[in-house]
Amino acid sequence: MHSFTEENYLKTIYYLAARQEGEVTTNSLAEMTATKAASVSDMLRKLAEKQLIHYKKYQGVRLTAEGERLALKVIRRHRIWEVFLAEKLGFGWDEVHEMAEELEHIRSEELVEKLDAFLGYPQFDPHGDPIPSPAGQMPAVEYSKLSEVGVGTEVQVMGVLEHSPEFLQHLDKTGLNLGCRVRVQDINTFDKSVSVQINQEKTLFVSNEVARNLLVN
Amino acid sequence: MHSFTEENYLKTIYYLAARQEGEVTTNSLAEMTATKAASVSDMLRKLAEKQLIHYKKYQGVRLTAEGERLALKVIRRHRIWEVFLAEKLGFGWDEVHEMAEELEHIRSEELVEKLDAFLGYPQFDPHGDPIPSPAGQMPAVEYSKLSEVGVGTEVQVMGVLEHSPEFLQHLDKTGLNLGCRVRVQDINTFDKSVSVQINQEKTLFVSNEVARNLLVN
DNA sequence: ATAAAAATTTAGGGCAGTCTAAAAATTTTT
DNA sequence: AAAAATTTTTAGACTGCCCTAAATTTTTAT
Ligand SMILES: [Mn+2]
Ligand SMILES: [Mn+2]
Ligand SMILES: [Mn+2]
Ligand SMILES: [Mn+2]
Repeated sequence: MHSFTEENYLKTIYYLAARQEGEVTTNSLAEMTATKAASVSDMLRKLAEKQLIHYKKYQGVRLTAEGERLALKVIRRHRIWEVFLAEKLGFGWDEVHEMAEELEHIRSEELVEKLDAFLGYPQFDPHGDPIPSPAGQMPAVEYSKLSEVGVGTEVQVMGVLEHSPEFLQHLDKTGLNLGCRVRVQDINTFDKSVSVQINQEKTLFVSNEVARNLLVN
Repeated sequence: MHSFTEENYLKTIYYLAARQEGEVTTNSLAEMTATKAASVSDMLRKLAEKQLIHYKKYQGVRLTAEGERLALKVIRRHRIWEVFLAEKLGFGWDEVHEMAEELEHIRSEELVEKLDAFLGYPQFDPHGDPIPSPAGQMPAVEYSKLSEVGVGTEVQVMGVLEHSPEFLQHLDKTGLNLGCRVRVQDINTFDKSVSVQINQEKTLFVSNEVARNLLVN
């Protein structure tokens, strides 16, 4: 139906659109897909012909309803496979993304639905990201960043904004796992780093860089 | 490392070599891969350059040690995924092959090994085919065809030679599942069809066409 | 309002894998 | 041993996706 490559572009457009206002630019797509702007332009023309994106030359790009439906299908598959890899095969949350990047393109509606059932219809992937419904709806979640939480508040770690293995391994090392309770004890006014207490036990210093990428509550 | 397409060619050469004596021909490969002889010739030149096959123009083709190692890796992945699909997700043995055809190309050594462990190190796939070892050894199995078994003998269905959904669904319908016990009651001299008793219960007439594709004992 | 800078698209080409048509080699038939 | 038939390879071309370099458009700075 649609190629591996087209699916990756649609997914990437969806992510970029979600993170900024307005149209998605050619350059941002080139950066995300690790290709050159010229290649992106080529593909955008093709996706526009197939009515998967709204595209006016030089004006950036936006998914059509059909394009978004397809993007969410790919994202659903990706996240369900990540759950499988983490829950059933015991991979770490820092390892699952790369494999899911391939598994998400396996073309069988029935496969992903049976896998979903096998996993007990999980709501979130190993990074706390919500799993779109089979019909193609992305569940709304409203989390704050840890960097925006006031002193004294106790919150729970619900997800991460940064997905790099390095960041996730850093969290593993410091014990900041998904689901752990964090009480903000102090915010350093100079560098905006925070001092937090984890699970009513040990105290930890968290850089603003890290705090900005932790979703809580 | 190696492309999707190269992996499929290597696997196909392995299967064709196993089923006949001597070198594998260009035309048989074209038929099996559903491409044209010209395309096969092209690919054979490439595989020979990469030292994955022994190839002399017009003389047919044979896997090198390295080529066979790769082919067996692909077959191992294919069969392990088939077990997963059948055992864990509940797909029928007539449904798993097509999905495994895609899953076999997912590039992660660790993934297939963890999946193998998760499945309890199965020895056979849902069609009774043996699963090559991680080191790349194909287990030897010696089964007979049901069409070659003498009258009076009781044997067990161990595998199938034909893998088409149609054949497998036919077996499902008649109750000739993997593992069931079959006693040969009579062999029709005219059309070589056999009359068998299944699991000491019902009697069934099996055409020679079917009997030739049933591996027993 | 122009000029400079940045972003984007077009032009032209490469590589993998496929095809058809034609040429060459091998095998079979006579 | 030729001729005919079959098999295989080569030639030339196409599509998908990518690239670099050049042209074009938009944005920013002067
Ligand atoms: Mn992908
Ligand atoms: Mn994820
Ligand atoms: Mn199979
Ligand atoms: Mn395959």
